[in-house]
Amino acid sequence: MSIDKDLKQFLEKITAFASRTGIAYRTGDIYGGLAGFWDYGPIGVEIKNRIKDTWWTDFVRNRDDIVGYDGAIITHPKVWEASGHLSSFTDPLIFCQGKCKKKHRLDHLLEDNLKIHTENLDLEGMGDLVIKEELSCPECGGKLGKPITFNLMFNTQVGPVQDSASTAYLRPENAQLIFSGFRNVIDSTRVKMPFGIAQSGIVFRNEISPRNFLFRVREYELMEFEYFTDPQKTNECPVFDDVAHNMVNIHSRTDQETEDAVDYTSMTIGDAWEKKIFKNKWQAYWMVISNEWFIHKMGINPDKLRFRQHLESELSHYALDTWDIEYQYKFGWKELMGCANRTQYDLEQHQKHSKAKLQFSETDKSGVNRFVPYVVAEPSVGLGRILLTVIADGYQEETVKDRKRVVLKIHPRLAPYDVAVFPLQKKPQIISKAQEIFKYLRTEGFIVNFDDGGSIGKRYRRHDEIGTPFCVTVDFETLEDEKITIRHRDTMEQTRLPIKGLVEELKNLGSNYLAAKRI
RNA sequence: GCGCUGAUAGUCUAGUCUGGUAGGACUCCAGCCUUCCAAGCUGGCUGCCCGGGUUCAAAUCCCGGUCGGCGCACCA
Repeated sequence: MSIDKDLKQFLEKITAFASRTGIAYRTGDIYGGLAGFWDYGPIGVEIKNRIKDTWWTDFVRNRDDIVGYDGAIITHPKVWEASGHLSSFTDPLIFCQGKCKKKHRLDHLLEDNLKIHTENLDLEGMGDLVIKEELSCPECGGKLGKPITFNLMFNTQVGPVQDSASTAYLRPENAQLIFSGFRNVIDSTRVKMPFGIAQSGIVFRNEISPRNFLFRVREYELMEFEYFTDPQKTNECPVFDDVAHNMVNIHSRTDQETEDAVDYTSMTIGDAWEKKIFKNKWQAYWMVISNEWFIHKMGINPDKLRFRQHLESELSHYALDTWDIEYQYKFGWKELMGCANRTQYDLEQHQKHSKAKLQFSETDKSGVNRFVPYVVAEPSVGLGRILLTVIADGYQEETVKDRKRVVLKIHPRLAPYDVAVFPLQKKPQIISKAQEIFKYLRTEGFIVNFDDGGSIGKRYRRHDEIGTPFCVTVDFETLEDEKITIRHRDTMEQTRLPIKGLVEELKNLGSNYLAAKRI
């Protein structure tokens, strides 16, 4: 009961906090908002771009084995036919008009009641059968209404003539762009197995009920990559040894099927592999790499992250095995990232539908080796979900001198400003000196904010709230000794140091942040 | 999509039962004062989710919708 209340308060608090500080607002707010769609404000867009930049840098630019891709949002309709999304995204439904008002899968209803196959029936045909056979609601016996199709993909019309031939879909995932563009990538670049193709981009899913602020939305940016191997070598992962000693939190299938099971068990990924908890070594490897990235680059509390394996029953139509990295939100453990083993399913589907050869060839001593590459891992994560997690994890309320201090303890590399510069007093000499330092830090590549509004304490609090890790204050002594005061967001500590050493100091403080946080 | 529940300024909230010109706190802006942690004083901006109905009169009552929260369902 009180948990529900806390939960509600926390979610609404974070939503209000995000709106108040310029992180995110409801879209079309003045018209009452649109469910499942959000706008990012001046502070939010900075944090979001930094998360995205960090991801792209770490998973594309700084890796020798992953290349980038950026596919079209409105995608060739055949792509979704081949991928299976058109059929698995579209369900025929029928609603009970009696007491219970429940909706039922129309195809399942007919199959169960009439013992027939429905593959060759269209919606109308199925609806006619319901009337002809006088079927009623299996739940309450009530009358059934008109059948409808429910499609989770948004569609639109390409060109001025609107008919079924011009229907195209807004992509519900980036992966299919990578698969359908795979031939072009291997023909135009010199990638070698194993390798990945990464994409960050907006996807659209017409979710039934968007919930929980940025968590479940209808339009969001998905950052994901497909990692391909030779299907004969899916477990040859030489880099696994580099991470074998890393600790991870495992929530196994057995745990999920056991009542009162613990949230997770900590072990090294090497042990988890030995215990055969994972089916694929590369998948285990990418899970650890991703987990480390969330901890060290996103600054997320490691104790609130765990690996959860999907149950057989919840696997997607294309997946052999899927693992989620879950975060312990106030509303429960929920998926932050998903990592599916998609096998050769997608490339084979596209090969079948397009008649294009989606094979990779390698030559070695024994000759030419040709194969349809195997996707061992697809780490896929929503940018907005990371932003929400970073904020929820970093949001702190402290009491300082009997007053509430709200501070966003996020990784300095994700903060909307690297540093803020304040003149202690509104005296012209101090202001111009502060301006000078402000401009200097900008030319040095920092994202800097200048603030001379209100009292000094108010300025510190304002920047605490949006996560600015460091504030630099210029006072009357600065004019004489060329020293400033640097103030730390997390501890409120202040140190005085020469302007000359400021750039170096700020760089060190930023990179040492997590080491300091752990002590 | 169904059920329950709610919506008053940027934020928190009083007023709704019992219809009669919407009040406070914080924030924000300007000025004064102060000058290293949301200090003080003065002034100011901004609000009854939207659309109908009832009524002399609607934030308040009724109907429809939108948006939020929770549960169910859904979850490639």
